[in-house]
Amino acid sequence: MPRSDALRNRARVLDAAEEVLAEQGLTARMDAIAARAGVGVGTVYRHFATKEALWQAIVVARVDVLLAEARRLRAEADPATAFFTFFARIVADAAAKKAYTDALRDAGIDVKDGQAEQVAAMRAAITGLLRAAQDAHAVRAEVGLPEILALLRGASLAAETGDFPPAALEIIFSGLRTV
Amino acid sequence: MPRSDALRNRARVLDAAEEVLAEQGLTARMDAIAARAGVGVGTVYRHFATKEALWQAIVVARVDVLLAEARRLRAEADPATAFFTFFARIVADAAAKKAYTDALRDAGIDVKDGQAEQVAAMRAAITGLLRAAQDAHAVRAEVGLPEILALLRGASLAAETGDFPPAALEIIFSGLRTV
DNA sequence: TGATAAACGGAATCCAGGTTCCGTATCGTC
DNA sequence: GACGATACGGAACCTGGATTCCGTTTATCA
Repeated sequence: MPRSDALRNRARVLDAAEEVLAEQGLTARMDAIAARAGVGVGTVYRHFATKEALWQAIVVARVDVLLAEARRLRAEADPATAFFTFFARIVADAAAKKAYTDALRDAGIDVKDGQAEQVAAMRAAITGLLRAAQDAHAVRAEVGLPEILALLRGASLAAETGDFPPAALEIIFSGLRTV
Repeated sequence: MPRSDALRNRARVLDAAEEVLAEQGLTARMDAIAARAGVGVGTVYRHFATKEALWQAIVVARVDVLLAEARRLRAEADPATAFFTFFARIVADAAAKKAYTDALRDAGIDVKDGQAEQVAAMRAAITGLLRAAQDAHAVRAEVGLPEILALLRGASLAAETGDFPPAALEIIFSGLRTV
């Protein structure tokens, strides 16, 4: 088993990285992360082989949270609410945590190993929510997963790079709803 | 007046840069641009003081084209067609020419000097198209410029980073149209 | 408490890519 | 067709930032 301080520091680094990446996106510097964690850069690297690896670890964790949220909504809310809430949730997440949307960017292509199943899970979750919402006649039948992913990506990127007013989201929702 | 070869090279650089930036976005290397132009890096720098300057020159040119297009549509097409065509045109442009969307990103904030009036012109053009479309009852009255800019930004970014199916665009349009 | 392995800090190293410099080539003029 | 002024090419330089290295510190266990 790892030494106790190693465990503690790993956690600190992860937390700090989450904060810093949320604020600054992928351009955040490793020193900044180390500083925020109250640790030397060397320590960061002992726990995460590379910046990329660190960043991936965070995305993986975040997507897991989203997946759980998707399952919860699916179970507890009516299909329409579930679908639209999840959509809004992802966009809100992107607005708050910058280093995030790249995950969605990969949702179709160019996935790193280890992420593959997570991406598949995400696609499945969204498909499930969409289907249910369509069965409940809350979303147009002819809308497909590719469109949803594209809209999700667009809204998230927009939210990440600036303001994305609720009214704009509402316009998209309105376009998705049954006529 | 500048020497003839200088003039010729300036044009070549501009063309090459447009191509390379379109393909690779802002990460494109200066050597790549110089190579494509069949010129040394030094020459690129004699004409454009910095990478940023070069990139701005291109964006400015491109936005001018779009502005002309906006005016033309305004004059020649009915308001609804004009508005939606222009929207689609911007998104299509973003899909084809990567190094582009940053211009829209600035549409509200943090504008470099010299760009200010161009940004203002763009905002004015979009506002004009929007108003007209609303007067013609082709777009919901409660939609405002901020929403349009946000949606435009989102769709463009999405198109720039991957696929943005026409159906997705149609969903947005559908949400914008009068109920 | 002492020994030893595991972790740590952070200065030094490496590298990619933008920018500068200067010897050479070209243009325009007399 | 010769001269000065302009441009050119591209190697060398510089900088920011990721990554590595190693002497020092800390945890763990007899």
